[in-house]
Amino acid sequence: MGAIADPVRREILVMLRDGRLSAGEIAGRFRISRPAVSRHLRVLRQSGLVRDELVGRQRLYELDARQFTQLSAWLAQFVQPHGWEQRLDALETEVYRTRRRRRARGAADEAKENTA
Amino acid sequence: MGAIADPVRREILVMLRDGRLSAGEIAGRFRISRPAVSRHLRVLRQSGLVRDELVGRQRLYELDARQFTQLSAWLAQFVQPHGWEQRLDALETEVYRTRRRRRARGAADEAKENTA
DNA sequence: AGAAAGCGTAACCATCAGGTTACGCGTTTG
DNA sequence: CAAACGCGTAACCTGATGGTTACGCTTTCT
Repeated sequence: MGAIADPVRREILVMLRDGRLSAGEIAGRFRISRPAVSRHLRVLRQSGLVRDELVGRQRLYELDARQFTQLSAWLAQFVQPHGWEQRLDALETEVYRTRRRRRARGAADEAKENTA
Repeated sequence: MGAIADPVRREILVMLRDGRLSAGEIAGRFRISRPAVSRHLRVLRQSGLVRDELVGRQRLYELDARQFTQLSAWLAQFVQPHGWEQRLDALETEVYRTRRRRRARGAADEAKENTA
């Protein structure tokens, strides 16, 4: 879980949010050496936050949402004790709005996941 | 943000989930020395995850939900890209269930907070 | 096949973070 | 007022971690 503790790693995650990137592409956006980034990538890989795939001579990285979901779930137990109800109301509103937006266009997704 | 990276710190947070505790009480539940715990507490304090108050000769600690909410918000941006809709549905169910439960008894809370 | 690109790993350093013991300060208690 | 309790901080040691350069492997390009 300490994977998200490092600022470089967090930035990598943010980059990956917009889509998959090759190791070189990622490394190129930092001032630190490529091997350094490579190791950060390994940490992210081992922590399960990121998934990698070899394509030709380059390795592409992408986020693996499952781990994030789990983290969210863990954090949730601490958000409850306080203004729980307020937040639920806000969430309800958001859910409603998004569902409307979804119906407006057409939806096609893949399934399976937990509550959080 | 690296505050939640350490297992001892995480455990402290879990303890505090059930209510405020004194430094000694917390330290007593670990095998590591009291000063060590004391420093973990300082890290939690500085990261804003925990709030402390002096009562007599002992210092009581309690969770500060605000920071958790913020963390949740940060994590949320990574949970979306994937099975967004599924999760919303699950959330909607949870919201509904909890609101019912709330109505069943009576609710009294304090206000203000964001979406998370 | 040979050169170059794209990555990861190994070896090595410097820095940091966690743990321990020693110590000091404020608050109860007798 | 003195003794004891409850905590935090300082000083010190040690293991973990991030960064760098050197090197090796696999895939593409000519």
